[in-house]
Amino acid sequence: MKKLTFSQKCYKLLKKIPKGKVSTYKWIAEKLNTKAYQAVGNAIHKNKNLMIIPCYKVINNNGCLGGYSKGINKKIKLLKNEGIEIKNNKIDLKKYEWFSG
DNA sequence: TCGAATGACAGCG
DNA sequence: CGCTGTCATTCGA
Repeated sequence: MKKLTFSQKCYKLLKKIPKGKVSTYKWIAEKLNTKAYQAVGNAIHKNKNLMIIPCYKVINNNGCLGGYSKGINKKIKLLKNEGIEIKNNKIDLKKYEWFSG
């Protein structure tokens, strides 16, 4: 097991998100066995892997989109492109949240 | 509604 | 080289 940093682990997990599904910061942080929810956002924010990591699939626990380096508008577009319907800048977690630990 | 907590990175001295 | 502030959040009182 290589010693990956928090960010690295974060990216790996994000890449595991299937198409048409989304994930929350909380979900990721818990999977990483940590409580640094912000660290997840931080790792993605600084994102050096924005091109290989679907950060647009990561949203708040409230179903809010949260944010996106390239712009929240872009995020919405990408999500809709996957078949995810967005209402009032929010996502139906009940329908799209990824449950596959 | 507000503050604390948690992890990595950038900037400053 | 070491410390502080920041970041797209979340939980508890």
